[in-house]
Amino acid sequence: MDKVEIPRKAIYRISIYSRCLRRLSEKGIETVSSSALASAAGVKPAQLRKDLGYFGQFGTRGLGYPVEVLLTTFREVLGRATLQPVILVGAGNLGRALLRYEGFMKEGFEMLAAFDKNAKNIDTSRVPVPVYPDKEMVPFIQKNNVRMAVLCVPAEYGQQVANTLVEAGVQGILNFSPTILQTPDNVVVTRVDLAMELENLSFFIDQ
Amino acid sequence: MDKVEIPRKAIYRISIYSRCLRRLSEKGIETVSSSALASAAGVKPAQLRKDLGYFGQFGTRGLGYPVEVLLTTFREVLGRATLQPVILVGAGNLGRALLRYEGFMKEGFEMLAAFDKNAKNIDTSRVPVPVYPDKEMVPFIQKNNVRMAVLCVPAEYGQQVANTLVEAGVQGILNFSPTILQTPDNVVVTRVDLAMELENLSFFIDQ
DNA sequence: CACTGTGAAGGTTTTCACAGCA
DNA sequence: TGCTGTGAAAACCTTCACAGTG
Repeated sequence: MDKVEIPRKAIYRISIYSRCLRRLSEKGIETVSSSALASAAGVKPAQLRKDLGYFGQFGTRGLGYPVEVLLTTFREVLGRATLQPVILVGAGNLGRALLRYEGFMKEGFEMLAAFDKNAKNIDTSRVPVPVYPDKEMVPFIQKNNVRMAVLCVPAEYGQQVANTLVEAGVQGILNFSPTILQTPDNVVVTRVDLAMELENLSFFIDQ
Repeated sequence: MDKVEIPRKAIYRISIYSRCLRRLSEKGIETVSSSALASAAGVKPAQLRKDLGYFGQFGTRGLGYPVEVLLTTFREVLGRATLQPVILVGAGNLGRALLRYEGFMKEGFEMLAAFDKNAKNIDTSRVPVPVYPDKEMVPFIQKNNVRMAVLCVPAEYGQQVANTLVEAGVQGILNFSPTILQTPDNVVVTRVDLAMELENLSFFIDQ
């Protein structure tokens, strides 16, 4: 029972490696060395090898790693061997933009539907999924076994909606609302806060 | 010359503390203890105290911290005592959504303009800033002393546009393009990759 | 010979624990 | 007494350096 904990940050890097590998795969490249892949991903070769080490031994000494094998492994690691269903809550400006953003679909998640307090009055042009009133959210989650949600509601509703999501069975929340959510330990929340990212940049700039 | 390096992550937390303090300030609360503020921000009290310690001594033992003093200090720390000018490059779906998103403005950044390869054919309804063709970008940056840019161009143009930005004098890039940018050491890049965040969540979810 | 796999070293960040002060 | 400020300890993560191997 090897319970060597995998660093949280390593998981992020696995996503990056996946991207790079996909590009290599498209070009028909079959083998890649740790130094080549690392430099494409913007990390040190040793780091890449360590990261791979958490999941097994994939390389051939003197040669490198087989691109396809790594890709398959990573897909499994990232829980994306099968399409993950996702919903979005809060179809305001930001929410709708995310729905329209092809990036989600492309990367193998299935955005099933969006929910909004005010579903009827929403401009759904070029939004590729249905937008339902929030009342229908809980039954929908349960029926479709949804485990992940993207939260784009205004700050004042963030916690309340998060509670509802968690009760309905959601285990992962990508939180675009500028609130700190209090959730049980078994629920994972990732915050994406645009203003905060700017503030942070601003700190590291001279003058 | 106290060269105690401030952890990068501490700066993120300072942004969070600022948010919480602003709310306290609006409620007319004048003093807050480390444990109260920490729990609002979702961190441990000791962590908060350490973070504050990087910037000085603000508290009164037995009492807590003065809300307004902390707020002013943080504003200075985050380089937001004055309004920071920002531009956005790439006014596609995501770019336009970010432009429309009031969050940026509210938080004290000044989004001056957007630039796009194809500025003429862009739907600028409800976009509150002008969208110019990319040719005008470099002179604009220099004239307005722009130091920060939000990058929303497709992956294949990311590096090229970043190079142009850096040459023109930009020192901080908030990168929404799914590319790893290679930039000089004095330039700070923060990546926000929506698909990656979802993948990451997906890993931490059971089953 | 070129590259992987990995223990050990080094660095950074978080947490503890308690002295010190209003 | 209640809370801050902070060294020291612990946890965590990265990098080094080299043995091992196709």
